Amino acid sequence: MSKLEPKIKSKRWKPEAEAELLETWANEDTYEFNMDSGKTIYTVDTPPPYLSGPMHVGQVIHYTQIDTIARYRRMQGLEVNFPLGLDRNGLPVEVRVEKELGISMHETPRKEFLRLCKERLDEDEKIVLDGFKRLGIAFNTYEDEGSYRTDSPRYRAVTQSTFIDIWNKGLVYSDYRPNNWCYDCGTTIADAEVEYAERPAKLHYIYFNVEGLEPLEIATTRPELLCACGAVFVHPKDERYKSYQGKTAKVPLFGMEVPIIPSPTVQMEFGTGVMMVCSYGDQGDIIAFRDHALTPIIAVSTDDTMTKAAGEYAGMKITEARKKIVTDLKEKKLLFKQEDSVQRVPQCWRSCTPIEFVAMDEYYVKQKDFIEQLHKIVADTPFYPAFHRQILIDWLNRVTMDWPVSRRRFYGTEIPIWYCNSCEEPVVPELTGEPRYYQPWQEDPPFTKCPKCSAEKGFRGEDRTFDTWMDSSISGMQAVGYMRNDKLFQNAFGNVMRPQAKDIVRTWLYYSLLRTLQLTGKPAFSEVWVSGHIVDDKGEKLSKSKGNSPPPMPIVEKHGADAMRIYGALEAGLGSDVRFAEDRLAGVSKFMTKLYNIARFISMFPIPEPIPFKKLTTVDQWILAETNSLVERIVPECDLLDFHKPAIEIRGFTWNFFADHVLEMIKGRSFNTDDAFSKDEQKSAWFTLHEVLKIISRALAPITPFITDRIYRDLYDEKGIHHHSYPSFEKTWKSELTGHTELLMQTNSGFWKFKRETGLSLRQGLPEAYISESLKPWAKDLQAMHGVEKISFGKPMDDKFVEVTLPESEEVIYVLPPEEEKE
RNA sequence: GGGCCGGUGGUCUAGCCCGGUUAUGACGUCGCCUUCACACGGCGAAGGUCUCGAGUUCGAAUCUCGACCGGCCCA
Repeated sequence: MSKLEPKIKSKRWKPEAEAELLETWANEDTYEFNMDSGKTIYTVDTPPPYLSGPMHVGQVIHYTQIDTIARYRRMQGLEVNFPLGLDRNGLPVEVRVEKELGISMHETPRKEFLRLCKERLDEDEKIVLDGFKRLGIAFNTYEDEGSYRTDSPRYRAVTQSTFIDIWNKGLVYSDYRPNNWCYDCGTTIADAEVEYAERPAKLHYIYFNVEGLEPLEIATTRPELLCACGAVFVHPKDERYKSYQGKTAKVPLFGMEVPIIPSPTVQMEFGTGVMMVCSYGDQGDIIAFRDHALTPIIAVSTDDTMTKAAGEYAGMKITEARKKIVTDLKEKKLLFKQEDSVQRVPQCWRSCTPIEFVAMDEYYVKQKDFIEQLHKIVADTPFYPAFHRQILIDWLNRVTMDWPVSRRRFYGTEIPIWYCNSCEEPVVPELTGEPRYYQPWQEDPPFTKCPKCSAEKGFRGEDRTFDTWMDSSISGMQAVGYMRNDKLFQNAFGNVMRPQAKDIVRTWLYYSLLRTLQLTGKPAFSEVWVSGHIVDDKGEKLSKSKGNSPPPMPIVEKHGADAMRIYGALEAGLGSDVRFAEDRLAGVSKFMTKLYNIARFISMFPIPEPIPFKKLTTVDQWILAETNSLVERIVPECDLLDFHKPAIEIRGFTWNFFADHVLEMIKGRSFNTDDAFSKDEQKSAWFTLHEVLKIISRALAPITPFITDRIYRDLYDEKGIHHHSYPSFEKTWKSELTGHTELLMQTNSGFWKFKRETGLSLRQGLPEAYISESLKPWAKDLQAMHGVEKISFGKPMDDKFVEVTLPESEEVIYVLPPEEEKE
């Protein structure tokens, strides 16, 4: 036989090889979505990344994980609808444009400001798209057609139409009530957008005089709210203040008398155990005013200054007013102590500015009425992993107010309402035909008459926009053609998978379920996959501001997208955090080289015509049976959208079993240099090697799409691997030999150990050896593998044999050392 | 204050649900080996009181309770 040359030439799997494949892929339509294929449509509701500059390592890994799911489902024969989506609405771009260009939104013409934001987003978008492509994210297409952007007229038209729909259903109302107000963003925000941070704060101890009794000592961090004080609370069980209950206290500096009310909400241990209740220091104050029917006094206004209720402090910035009031209190000897403390401050999740509770007129979407139904939906929807369902349940349990959806910002979907100047009636457009995009701030109303007072002119457009969750919460609906493509919607809605990270469960996931329920009465998702965070080597969340987030693309270039992708699968279990460390990534990338060289080795041998399982040698049947059992183990895990264990299993099988034992063992038979084996036995080996390589490649294809595609194109199918189906369990691939696999591997170690300890090279032949009887079927291959001239079973009578104990086993083998050894 | 998750050799991880050999594998370290796929390799070695305490049990990394630590979320 002529010398066997590997078809695969390179000894290394290089990231540049991935770039080559990307060009090939760009000219193919492997991932195109065909709604008429007749296959079951499986929609992946891609988290549309918010465009805020380059991606970080966390996002990179996150999207490759989602892509792995999409690819897996596609290989299972589903018609995968995996659209590219980009979230472009909202505050951050506005804030960035303001900062970078040194302009203010409210002082820039609206049209101009929107143009600047859009330009900024278009730039960021290119970077993100390039990143996605490089990582091999298999969206159906990267073309505009088939992708969506939340700020496109088409998307916004649907957002507005869904709003008009729930408006018509009576689920929207306007109300004047205290709300979370962010000064930095200049807008109301929802509870879900509030996060809490620890900040140092001064605790001021102030006297409130009470007629006939000693003054009450009150500790507060917000003395500037004294002018809005509505009551003083003490705990009903607090003996110290029993005699004060029912009396009134005099608010220092401002002089009004406020009731002293017993309330169990007071923490007796905090400060002096007396609490002042002002409109509004926090959520608790709002509830206190409501429950005790106190009249709120608006102390702070929307521009961060004190209102006229603050008397001589009116017009001052809140922080200035606080200082001045503290000084004045000290002067009047009404403040007797100050101490440092740490406070949990509510702040805006986007700008990290502490929020204030300010009363404004805003639109609200009813959500409290839906909580019960949502509980049921959440209980019935499969969560992967199941334990992350709890995050959502906890959130449902604490929703107490409806959802404020109007925002005083520009770069968002406009609220489609016009107001009649004559009767103040808010009027929404009619819902007919194709969804239309409205810009009320610069457009005439699409109607001619006020439905209430019949006025025919004099309408003014609403100038506020929606909370961005109003539009991103229908991304899944958009993906299945809601309001745009009835046929697609009929076929695809109901089988939508939501992948996302755990930090936006209470926002994106919650609002998506709520909105879909309100619009269709049905659950939004057929399954929900919730991942952990990508954290740094210290376990802290990656963030640009902390400086613990290295730019990801150079890392991808260095180690390869496949290495990055399998790293994300190998490093952490389903739903847990991934600690990112580049040296570990480098370690993982070695597996790519290993796999490539396994393929390179196998590529030396011809691919024989298919051989029926029963016609293979018993050893080859055993190899396929072991491979089959790998498939049996991993498929159920993949179906739970968990690729962590499968990745570990496949790597372990490929490297520590297939390469180290199987390849070494049937190498001899595959080369068959001295014709020790029959042609059929040799062909059986060739067939088996290629068969296992194909199965391993397809099992890895969703995780490492590049290298596996290269292997398939070079060896098996020029159209690539991604048209093929995922390996499935073969009922007939069984072998009685699998019970001895462990012993076989230990026996191999025994030979290696013997040769090493006696200073023999691994190629060195041995005259004779005794091994376990149960390894008889492997005898011939073992002979070739270890170069043993004669293999016997059981125990030799001759004492020239050396007994070798097998590692991790009671078993032994007996080896006769070569003659030369004794000279 | 509450919830969720986690705590296994220097690092990461499997095993834990369903208690039972000498606790899995990888990275890193060390030693030997350039053997016709791979030195980004092969073969080995060292390295663990499975966070701590108590309980259940013949037997606990595994079950129960408590504590401590870390992370995230919420009040």
